[in-house]
Amino acid sequence: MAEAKLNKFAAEDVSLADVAKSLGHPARIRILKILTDMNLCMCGDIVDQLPLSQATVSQHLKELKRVGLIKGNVEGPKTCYCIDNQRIEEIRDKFANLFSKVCCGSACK
Amino acid sequence: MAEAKLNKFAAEDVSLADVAKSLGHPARIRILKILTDMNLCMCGDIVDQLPLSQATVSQHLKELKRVGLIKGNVEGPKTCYCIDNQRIEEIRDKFANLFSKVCCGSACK
DNA sequence: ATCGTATATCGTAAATTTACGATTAATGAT
DNA sequence: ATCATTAATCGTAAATTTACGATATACGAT
Repeated sequence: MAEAKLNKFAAEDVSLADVAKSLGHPARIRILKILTDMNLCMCGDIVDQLPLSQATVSQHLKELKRVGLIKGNVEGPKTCYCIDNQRIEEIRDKFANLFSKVCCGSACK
Repeated sequence: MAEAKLNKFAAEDVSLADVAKSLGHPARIRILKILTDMNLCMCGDIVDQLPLSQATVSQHLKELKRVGLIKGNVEGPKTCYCIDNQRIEEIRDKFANLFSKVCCGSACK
């Protein structure tokens, strides 16, 4: 952004927006789905399933790791990635809560 | 992005990512919360509650409207905004579904 | 008809994101 | 020790996002 005004927002809103932003790319949605289905897998397997270069996928993985949605641990020359279930549940609840108050038909016609 | 490779991803992933991205700014999270609490309110009321210029807030409102999270209808010189409940429920379900398969403790140690 | 208010849009600058080739680092195999 | 493989990081270009002042638009009031 032109100027960082994030300090003028509630920390809660900043952190939820941060997670939402990290979900804001189809490659990262796809990675989450792959990891959910496979339970855990090598970086290379993920690269194979995406229409992006290894460098770009690595960048997306880094972003998902940054917000804590996934974990990765190095196993020799390979890296094994998986969903961080505890964190995902936390985030699931935050989104559910954001949407929860909505219920009874919209106010606008 | 440098090149638009979005066509190489599933439409479903692209559209969920699109919504996530629209939630990826604290001002827009805040706007949703304000509209949820107030049920419906004038554009000006929202501007007053955000540390951003009128032009910038208008831009954020436009983005939320684009993905369908909110509706706005013009009433004379004013515009009245509100949550689009039906759409929000739809989106709530999509996120819930994305996170739902996750449940039983992460695979990585 | 003119004026004031409310909001959208335009133009634009700065920051950030996305993508990729090239390089580096780290390990296992020979 | 050398080589092949895997993945992270660097450097960088292009696209997008964010922000705001200025302007345009649309309406109600006078």
